[in-house]
Amino acid sequence: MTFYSEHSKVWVSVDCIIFGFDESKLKVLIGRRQMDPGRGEWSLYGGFVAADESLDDAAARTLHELTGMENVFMRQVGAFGSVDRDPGERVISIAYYALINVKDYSETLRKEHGVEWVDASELPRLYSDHNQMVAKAWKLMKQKMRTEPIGFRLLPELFTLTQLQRLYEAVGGEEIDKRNFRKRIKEMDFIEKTNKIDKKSSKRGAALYCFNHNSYEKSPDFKL
Amino acid sequence: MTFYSEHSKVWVSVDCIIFGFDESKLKVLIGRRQMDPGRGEWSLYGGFVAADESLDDAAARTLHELTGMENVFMRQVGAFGSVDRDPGERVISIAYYALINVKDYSETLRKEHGVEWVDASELPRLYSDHNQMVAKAWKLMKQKMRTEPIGFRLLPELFTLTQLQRLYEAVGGEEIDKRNFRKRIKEMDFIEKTNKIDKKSSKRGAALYCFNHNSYEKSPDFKL
DNA sequence: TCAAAAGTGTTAGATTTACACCCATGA
DNA sequence: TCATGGGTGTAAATCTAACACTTTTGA
Repeated sequence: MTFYSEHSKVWVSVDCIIFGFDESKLKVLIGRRQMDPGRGEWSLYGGFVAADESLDDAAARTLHELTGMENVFMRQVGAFGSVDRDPGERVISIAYYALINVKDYSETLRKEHGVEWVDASELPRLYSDHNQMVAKAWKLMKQKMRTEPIGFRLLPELFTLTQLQRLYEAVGGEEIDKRNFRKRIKEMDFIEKTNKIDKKSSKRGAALYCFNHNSYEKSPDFKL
Repeated sequence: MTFYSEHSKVWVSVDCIIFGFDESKLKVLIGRRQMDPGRGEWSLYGGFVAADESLDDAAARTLHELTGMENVFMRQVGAFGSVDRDPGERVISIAYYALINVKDYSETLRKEHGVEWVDASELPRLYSDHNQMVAKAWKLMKQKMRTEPIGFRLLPELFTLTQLQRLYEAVGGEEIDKRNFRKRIKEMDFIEKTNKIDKKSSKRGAALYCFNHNSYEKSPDFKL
């Protein structure tokens, strides 16, 4: 009998804010709750933390459950613990955000789980405190995206500078000057121009770039 | 019988990183653990989250328990949840940092609880993951201090510009140019010069300033 | 031939940094 | 009288922001 037992235990869950990007819009993966309480309401995807797994592991497992994806970039958003945040029982939840490339997520799997990509800026009212979670996740992600090259996780391996710019505009919520943007990109040697051309988005065709991890590790100076 | 019961519950605690400032050093309040596991090790002050209180409330209550203080500025640092972070049982902990004025904390009370102010930059090895908690708390606090006028919570009501500068130097970890610092302060009308003079720190005496909350609310432009 | 997106430099203004001396006073 | 911390301005360098036209090509 230790001092622990004087205190009460609570359920702990993780909720995932899964961000994607679709040409010009930041997206979040949400679905209709399949269980009570709150059945039918829009909600983030989440799960309970098991006794033998860390919070980070629980978040990764939950994401994997939904998407089949591994080694996804995830960061903790914070703990949400109002007493009545879950209408059923006392559950505190640790929110995590994840960045994935929409195209890497099988449409079949997505439909099976009944989740949808919704514009981050036009989210419906979500279950419990999930809107707050998204807001905080977005804010943190935006901050981190200025100083670390994590945005590439939302893009295909090869991307055009316009795509990259649209991504930063979508996340930052404001337009960016094309020439100033490209000037800054050119200074970062780890964003490499390939000899491939994207012909889908324009008649003229746009050069495709890629992010070189090794090169970044050597001189990690990122600012956008 | 709901779906909750299939899952296991865990203990949830809060740990407080209580920051203070002592003329030129950022301080953290730590003490020797009074209970097993880890009895005798240096540790942050913490407590368990009760069934009927929010995480924020638990943090405020824990801080109050130790200091008798209320309405203290506190912010969540994040959730720490490695499986074996607590050697006794599975406990996840939510860290919070608090900013207090060292002089507002009764020395008597401090000694009663057996806690001490230790230089944040020279902390000993702490129990479990508490060093990580402090590191993250410091980082977050530093960030927030650049864009929000929270530093004043660590200073007396009236302070000299040198004290303020030392505070920013201690938190930021690097020296600041006196003239540039004062130039920026002068632009912020909510940092008001009083007609009082501090004679303790110099023969000549230094003007005492105060932070005017109302004035700040009217035009909140803070950057340091 | 024209619509649509790609690509490219320069300049003015704002911000940031570096820097050194006189002042007032108590010991 | 001198040691100590208080108080003050300017100039160079850097960074940021604004801005418009030419190119390519598929329809």
